[in-house]
Amino acid sequence: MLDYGFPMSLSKTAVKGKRLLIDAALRLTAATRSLTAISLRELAREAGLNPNTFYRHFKDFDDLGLAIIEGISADIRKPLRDLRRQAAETTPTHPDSDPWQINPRLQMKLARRVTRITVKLFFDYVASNPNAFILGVRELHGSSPAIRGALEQVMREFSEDIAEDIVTLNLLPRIADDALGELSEAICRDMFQLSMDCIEQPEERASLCAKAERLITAMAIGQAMLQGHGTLLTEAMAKS
Amino acid sequence: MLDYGFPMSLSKTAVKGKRLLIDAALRLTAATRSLTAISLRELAREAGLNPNTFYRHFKDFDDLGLAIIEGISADIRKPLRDLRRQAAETTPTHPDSDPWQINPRLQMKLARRVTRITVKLFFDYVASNPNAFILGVRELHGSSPAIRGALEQVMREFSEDIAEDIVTLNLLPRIADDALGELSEAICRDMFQLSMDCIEQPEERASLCAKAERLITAMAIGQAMLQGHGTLLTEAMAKS
DNA sequence: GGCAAAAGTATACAGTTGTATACCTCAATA
DNA sequence: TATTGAGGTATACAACTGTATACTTTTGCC
Repeated sequence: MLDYGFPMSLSKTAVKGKRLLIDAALRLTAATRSLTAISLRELAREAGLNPNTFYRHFKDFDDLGLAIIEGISADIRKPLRDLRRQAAETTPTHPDSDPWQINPRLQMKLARRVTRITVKLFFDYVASNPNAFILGVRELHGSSPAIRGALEQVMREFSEDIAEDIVTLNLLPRIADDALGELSEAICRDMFQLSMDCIEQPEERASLCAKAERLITAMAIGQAMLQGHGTLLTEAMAKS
Repeated sequence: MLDYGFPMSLSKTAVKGKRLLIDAALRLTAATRSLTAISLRELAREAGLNPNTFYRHFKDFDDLGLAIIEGISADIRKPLRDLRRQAAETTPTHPDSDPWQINPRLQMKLARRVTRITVKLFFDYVASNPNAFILGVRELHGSSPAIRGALEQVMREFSEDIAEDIVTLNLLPRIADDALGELSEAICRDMFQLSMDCIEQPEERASLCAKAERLITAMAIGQAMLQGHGTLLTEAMAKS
């Protein structure tokens, strides 16, 4: 679950209000409106607090939104980072030579496995924090420039993590930096969009994972094709 | 520009209020909030009307949102349909044989041209109706189920149009229906997302078109690769 | 244990909201 | 031409809003 970095165990009521307000905001945005459509009194009511208590913790609604996003951002990168490290350990590294040139079919298989695991981990995380993702996707093109900016940075960081994974784990033959950037950006964008489907139809999660996997694979292979890896990829994908 | 199907010329004041309200709503949502965050009085003020006049035209805010979406939907499909007809006329048709088997490099060139023209047309339309697209993308994952449903249908229709284009204009070698559906859905999703970038940075429209083009091409080629068209595509993309 | 700061509450007030009721205006049509 | 109904307005009211001021409780710390 989300951890906003507050020392919950130190005291019984310390900064509990902050958390109450954040949780109330997530509940209200998920069930009904956008952040800007929530009234301060309504939020306080949902949190079981006096309206004025809000000001003890936040300057305004933007401030609240930023606090929420900060929590998500820190929280989503960690498990994916761990996964990357784990994947890197079980993946044989060829420091000097390009493994795609040596054994394209094996490398394709490895890449697909990493994709599958990453996608599953991501959607698992989405499923355990649905409200945060609803708020995120909703406010990404929302009304507050401050919040939009913060979310754009989260997406940028996420996208950069993807790009780094592709390179360090050799998920693709070498492609230009521009192409890599556009690819990871597109993957990131589509994953966040698909997270909404994941929340709306939780029972379809398995098939959604498969779909996302195919989509990502197609985008990656397509970009590699555009970079002139046609024969290599054809060999990598040939049936035994 | 948008045409909501009202006979403007029949009388001086007939149903003008409806249009005033719709335009005011677009102005307010684009500049500031989501639909649900707008108050009825604020909307009436922006439209220069009495608050109660709203009820003469709409049951509630959902009703207003649906009216707006209906206008967009009808309006966006037509130019793309025209473009398709035009492209079909200038494209040589091979009724019996698969042109990809006959001349893959030519067919790839044709497909890229259609993509380029379609992308440009789409972003031109976005640029001339920015507010409608902002509202659309914002409410796609917004609070009102009715509006969300309507927008999902718009996206579905748009996606089906794309799929039909791919088939009738032979933009890709034959692929399975599932793959075709997922591909056109992803293209549709990404185009709408990129439309926000187009609005936020109008000066970057040219480079955004190029980026969208590359993205679509990569997704399409990737899907075709997954369907086993490796050697065909490698030949199609080989440098002369 | 005492104390200052932080967290939370109570009351108050002016401005805004949705909407009900009643009234006005005018264009179409019978 | 009389009527009728749609589009638009005026006024009113209770409910709710953000926030200012002043108060109480809880907490961490010396």
